[in-house]
Amino acid sequence: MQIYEELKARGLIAQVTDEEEIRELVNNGKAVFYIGFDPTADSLHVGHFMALCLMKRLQMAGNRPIALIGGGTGMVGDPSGRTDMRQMMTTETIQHNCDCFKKQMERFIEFGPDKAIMVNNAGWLMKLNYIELLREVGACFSVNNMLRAECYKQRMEKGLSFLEFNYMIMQSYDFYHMFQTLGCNMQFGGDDQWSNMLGGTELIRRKLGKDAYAMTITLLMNSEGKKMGKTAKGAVWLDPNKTTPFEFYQYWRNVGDADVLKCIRMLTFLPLEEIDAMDKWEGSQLNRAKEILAYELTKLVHGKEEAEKAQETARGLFAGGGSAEHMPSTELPAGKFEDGKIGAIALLVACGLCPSNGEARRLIQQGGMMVNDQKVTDIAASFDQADFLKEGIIIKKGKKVFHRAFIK
RNA sequence: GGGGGAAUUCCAGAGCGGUCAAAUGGGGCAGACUGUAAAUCUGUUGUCACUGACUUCGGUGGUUCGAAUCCACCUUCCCCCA
Repeated sequence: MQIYEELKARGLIAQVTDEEEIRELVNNGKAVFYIGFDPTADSLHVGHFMALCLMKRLQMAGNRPIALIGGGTGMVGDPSGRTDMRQMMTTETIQHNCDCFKKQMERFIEFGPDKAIMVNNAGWLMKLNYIELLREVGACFSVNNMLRAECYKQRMEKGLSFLEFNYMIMQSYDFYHMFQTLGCNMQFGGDDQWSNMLGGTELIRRKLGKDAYAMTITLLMNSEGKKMGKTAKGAVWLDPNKTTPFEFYQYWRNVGDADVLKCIRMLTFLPLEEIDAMDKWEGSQLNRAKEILAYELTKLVHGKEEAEKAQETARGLFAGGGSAEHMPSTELPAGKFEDGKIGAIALLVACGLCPSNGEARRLIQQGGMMVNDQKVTDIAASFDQADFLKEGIIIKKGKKVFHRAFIK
């Protein structure tokens, strides 16, 4: 099976400008493609991860990837799929985020001569002259068409600033620029980027009379139509300091039944035959599939060792008997103890399991706190400092949140 | 440039002088049921020293015994006309 067919079978392809041409280029390793990443945070998240996987897949098939870091476009802010304007970021934040992105990407993709290229669009966008740009590029865009674009539609009700309106032009210019300087003939991106990407192919056609191609990756949605990779606390990050490998593992271990196979197909590198075999699984058997999904992804993102630790920890906690060594933990400073004891409420707050005393109190009253497998029923309960030595104690909040607290 | 409207707790959205820590829904958290799933049901959801006190309703002042509610100014946003 060739790469294009594989991508299709995995359900990764959402929209393409010219299927025949793209298939031809990609399958023969003739594509020089780019994917842009705007530095909106100091870590990549699951959405970016999909794009990186796609890069890797295509690179393995002999194509050349360009990872574009949006140091310039980040200054503008993409309005696609948003109902409000992004917070404007300072130049320093953008620079910091770019650096973080770069480090993380290097773990997935091989960069170097004849391998993948990494560029930052700040390099050319920041130098643009307004009037020149308007005459050269602005003349090629129809405002009428732009206003019809899907990515701005949502903003028509709430308001769209001129700053953001220009985002499409910046992104189009990127493609145009790299088409000429790097021979980049294809752009990939999330499906929400479709209209921005078409802007680029259109610009190339008008300015240079040449064809360039665009393809979007299916957005990872759960069966309820919500974007995956988000939790109540925010995105699922790839940075182990922001989302620990254990939490990362747990996120995937807990996806809904209806979504497991789709995730495995889209996100892992397991052979399709193997995945098709799993397709027949149902009911509690799917738990096995979820374990595979969680393990595979953790392995890709954090390495084999971390994946095994996370799996071992999860199995231990939920099935009983395993090691608790790798679960999230907190070292309690001696100051938290009074007369060698710490109260249950204070303990929950100190570990970050509850944001306030009130919430901690409620949790205990509702029977949601366990310490070393003993339910805590009294909000006035306290624990001896000595119990926290060595392994410490294991606190369980609700059914799924485990935390170890210890002192040195 | 002219006219009109709006800003409420995580979100949406009621409240329009005291009975408001503020209806209702969503989300979150917890409990029951389960397969670490979904659905369902129940409780809970400002802070603290929690049968009590304190701080909240865009901002700043003012009226009043008393303001989320009335007035003035400011800020932001939306709509209509140009």
